[in-house]
Amino acid sequence: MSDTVRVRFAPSPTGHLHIGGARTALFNRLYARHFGGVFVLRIEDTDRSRSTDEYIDAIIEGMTWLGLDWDEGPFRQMDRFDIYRSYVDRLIREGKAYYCYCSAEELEARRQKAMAEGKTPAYDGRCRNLTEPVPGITPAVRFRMPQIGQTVVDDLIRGKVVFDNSQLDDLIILRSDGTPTYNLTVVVDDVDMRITHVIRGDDHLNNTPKQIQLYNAFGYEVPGFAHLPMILGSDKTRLSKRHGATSVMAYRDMGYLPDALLNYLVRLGWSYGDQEVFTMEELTRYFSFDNVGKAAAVFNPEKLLWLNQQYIMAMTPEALTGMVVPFLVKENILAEGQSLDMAWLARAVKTLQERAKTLVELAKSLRYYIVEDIEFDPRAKDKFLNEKGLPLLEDLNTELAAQADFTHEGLERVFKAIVEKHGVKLGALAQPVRVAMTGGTESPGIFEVLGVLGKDKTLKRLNKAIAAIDQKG
RNA sequence: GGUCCCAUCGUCUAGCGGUCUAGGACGUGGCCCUCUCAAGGCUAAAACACGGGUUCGAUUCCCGUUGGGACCGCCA
Repeated sequence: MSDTVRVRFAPSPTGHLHIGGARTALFNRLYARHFGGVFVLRIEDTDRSRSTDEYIDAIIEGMTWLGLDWDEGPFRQMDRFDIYRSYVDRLIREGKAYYCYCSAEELEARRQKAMAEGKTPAYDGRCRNLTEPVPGITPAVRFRMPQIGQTVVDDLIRGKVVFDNSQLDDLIILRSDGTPTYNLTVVVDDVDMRITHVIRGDDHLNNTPKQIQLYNAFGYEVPGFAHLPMILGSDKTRLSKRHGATSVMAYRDMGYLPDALLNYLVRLGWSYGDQEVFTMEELTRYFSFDNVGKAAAVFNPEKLLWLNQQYIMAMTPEALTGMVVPFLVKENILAEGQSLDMAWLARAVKTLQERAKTLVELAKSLRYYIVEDIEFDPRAKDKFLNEKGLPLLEDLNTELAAQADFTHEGLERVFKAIVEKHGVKLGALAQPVRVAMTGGTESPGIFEVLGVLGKDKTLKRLNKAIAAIDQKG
């Protein structure tokens, strides 16, 4: 048969899509695309008390924002309880599973006791050989795990990992309330959805032998496994809120580009020689488990920021402009619904895009182009809007009032002439003008700024600056 | 505690027995460019955890030690 690669991302809706989940989804998708296979999205919501529809939406929103589109699904395990039930029945019928009448409280107490005594907290198998039901108790169902021999996980990233079956205890596959548990559903679904490769976090490696035994019990072929190294925080513990933003949506709101985030994430554990920046097309072409590392990686926000800037710089001003508008609204630079000449905005964006690391920064830096009245930064004003600069600014005002050519070349000619006349360096004029135009001391090249601002605004601000100096003196 | 995984600059990593005076990237320092800020260019400091083997030769293979991580739920 033609072995079409089929992989899945199977988050549980108990939180937002986070950085680690996004990377798992990415690797799955890359693997599928690399082989022209199928990427399935499956929601693992068998824990009814912790799963919510809001989080399902949030996960889908995150995947969509990142552009991690899937081919099948989203499937919800909640909709498939009948299927799991039939698999459990089959196991019971074949004697491969049995009813367990121990209460959750008893089990918990025994576990605590074992932990306290320094023993391995494992189910002791006391209900294993019960022949008669215990009246008045609705039982859970346990899988009868083989007690001797070994189970080998042949991992695509780690090679063969051997587990002694004596370490595996009889896990619950059906809760006493009739709902199935993870280890059962994951196997049933991967079989049912004909998953060929299970690509997931390292934290699942220890569950794998149990799942393999379930495959064996059902008589199904075991899929390929690839356990990805974890993503750690700066203190080398599992990435969590303590380390800052972990939700994918938080990065969107902070002004990161989805492709930049993806590019950063793929390099956590995967590499292709010395290359740092990849297009999605390159990633799907190059991706292989051969160059996925085994060691956990520390999440480094600094490098993500750099990558984001690389992506911002590489975009066309027009595309960037479209993305920055919502941030202009959020920063109150643009009123909701207020329209703007997009071609003009793109010109402004072009002057700033190599100066912004995030869309938020870009939006903020756009302020002086867009708003009518700018405010002078007090320190900038003191330093550059003073008696010394006044004659320069006045000359410039006069010259520009008669100047129709606001191109870089045209403006440069005017500036050069004034600077020569006064025998000063360009900076002596450029800085006061910069403060007059932007309110601050940092901006794109002064000719670019004036070009974007246009004659009217330029003269208006020049006059305001001159007035401010006069008033002071 | 048990089981399993992992180990190259601060961080992400290249390296798949000799090419290693260990390469790249982020970050950090310096210089250049320059109307400011960036961008860009050049440059500097910075790592093979330790101990045994195997081998003519180990960063690379094996074992141990140490250190880190994950899992041990009627969570996923």
